[in-house]
Amino acid sequence: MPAQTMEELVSLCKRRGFIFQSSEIYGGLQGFYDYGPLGVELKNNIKNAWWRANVHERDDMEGLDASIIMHRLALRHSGHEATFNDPMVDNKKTKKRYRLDHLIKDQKADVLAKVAAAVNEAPENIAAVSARLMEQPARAAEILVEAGVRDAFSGEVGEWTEPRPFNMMFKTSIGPVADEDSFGYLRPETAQGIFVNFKNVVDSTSRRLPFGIAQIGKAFRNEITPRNFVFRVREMEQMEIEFFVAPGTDEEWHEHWLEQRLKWWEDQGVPRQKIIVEDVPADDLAHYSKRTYDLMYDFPTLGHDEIEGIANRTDFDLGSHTKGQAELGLTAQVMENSDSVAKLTIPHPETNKPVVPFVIEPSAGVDRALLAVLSEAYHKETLENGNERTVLKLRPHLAPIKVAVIPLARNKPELVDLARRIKADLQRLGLGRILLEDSGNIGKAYRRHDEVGTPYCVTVDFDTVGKGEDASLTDTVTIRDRDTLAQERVAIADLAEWLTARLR
RNA sequence: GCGGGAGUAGCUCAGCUGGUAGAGCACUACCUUGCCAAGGUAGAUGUCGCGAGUUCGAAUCUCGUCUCCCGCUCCA
Repeated sequence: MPAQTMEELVSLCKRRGFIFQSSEIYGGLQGFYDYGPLGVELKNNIKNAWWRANVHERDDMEGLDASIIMHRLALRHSGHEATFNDPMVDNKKTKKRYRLDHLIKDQKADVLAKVAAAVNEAPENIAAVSARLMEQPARAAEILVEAGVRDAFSGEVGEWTEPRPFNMMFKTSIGPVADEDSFGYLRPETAQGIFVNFKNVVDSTSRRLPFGIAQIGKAFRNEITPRNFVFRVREMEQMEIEFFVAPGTDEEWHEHWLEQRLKWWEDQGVPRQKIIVEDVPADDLAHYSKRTYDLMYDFPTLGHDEIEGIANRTDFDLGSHTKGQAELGLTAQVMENSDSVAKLTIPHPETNKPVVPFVIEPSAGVDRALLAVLSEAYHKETLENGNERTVLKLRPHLAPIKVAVIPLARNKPELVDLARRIKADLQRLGLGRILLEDSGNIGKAYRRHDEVGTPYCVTVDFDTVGKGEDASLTDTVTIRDRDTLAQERVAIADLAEWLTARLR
């Protein structure tokens, strides 16, 4: 049975070196986590599995690794500067907090009219009313009270605070001298690094539609409430594909990617039955999306929550970043762009006319993937002798340690030396991390490795070095299987083949 | 940001109405012909989350702060 609570996962992660709180010795930093010795192996394995499936094994994909700090104009035209900046107001009486525009929109018509009139805007233009209020925050608080803006929670007129802007993007100054004008943003999604490189990739690879660009990398968001371990964090890692298709073929490609991605999750040990595919309702869609499927994994404690979003971003992004928008017949409503110097078009596969492609975006969180993989792999089992063991039944390609080589007695140099040589030989196969385990006794070593998901333990005993009772076992070792506990005697000469067949 | 709960050894926790910190497990070294957290001997371990205050004296009382958990709010 998979993990029942998030707590037991958090505890295992810390105890065995998967994930630590960031800057812990200084009191910790909310919403940031560090990956430990085993965490980094697991994380790398997940990223490699994704890269292999989506880049190397496809013929229609290119890879990319763009910079994290981006030009402020890139994130203005992407729409993030505006939408990542929601003003919020608090009601001092009820202690509730609302987005200013949501609060105004939910008022009765006469109240809304009063607020709008106070800032000389039309009541139906909520965004403009909100923007006017933000120009004079102190007065805004008075306007809200005077107009009788009610708190839906209490039904009464609230004691409203000044609306304050909440900046969701991390800003940083560029260059050694902090200057008002020389700042950039840490990207809030890796996607924008792909869009601004669209022309570079097309020009350097001669790609034609349909094709995709894949990228794995960090992204940063000033979440208001980082919570739930690595589920909602301010620094995260994404695995994103922007798949470019001819307008009109976008809907079938959207279905294609939904299917591909569910298959991938299954290969990582996250079964379909544990994932709900949510067709995101229109009013919850992001500013760029026409339709989005959210893959909701059934996390312990949290319940169903998003591990991947597969969005149809239409021609919004390339349309936003391109010059000469007017003559391109864009379907998405985009901000006028007089800053970009490039026309982001590609020949239409049938007409050969320049066209701004549509984009299907499968976007998964590495940290969330790791959490989902861990909770599926986590098992507590009662053994035949009544003892309990914790075991991570990770798929072998994801296991942080592939093989532990264990000398049966650690004070016998001939056993330890041979174990060390076997370790070094296996390491050269490139299967991943092989560990020489010479602490504690054999039983403890097995349990330790169960707990971190090591698929195989190789034990060197006295028979191996010809000092046992059975001479026919010389130059053979015991391989112990994590899941079945079964042991098999294998010649050292056959070890590489035996393990490669099962771990690759 | 609000309300509630919590923070003592690597882990789980004890520590009363203030008197200078403890258990189990884990860990380290050595021994063990030993295969599923086995046994023996020896050993190390804490700014009691952090900072102030009260006090002769604070893990214990007060305040502030950080972090974690739960519920709101928010989540492009």
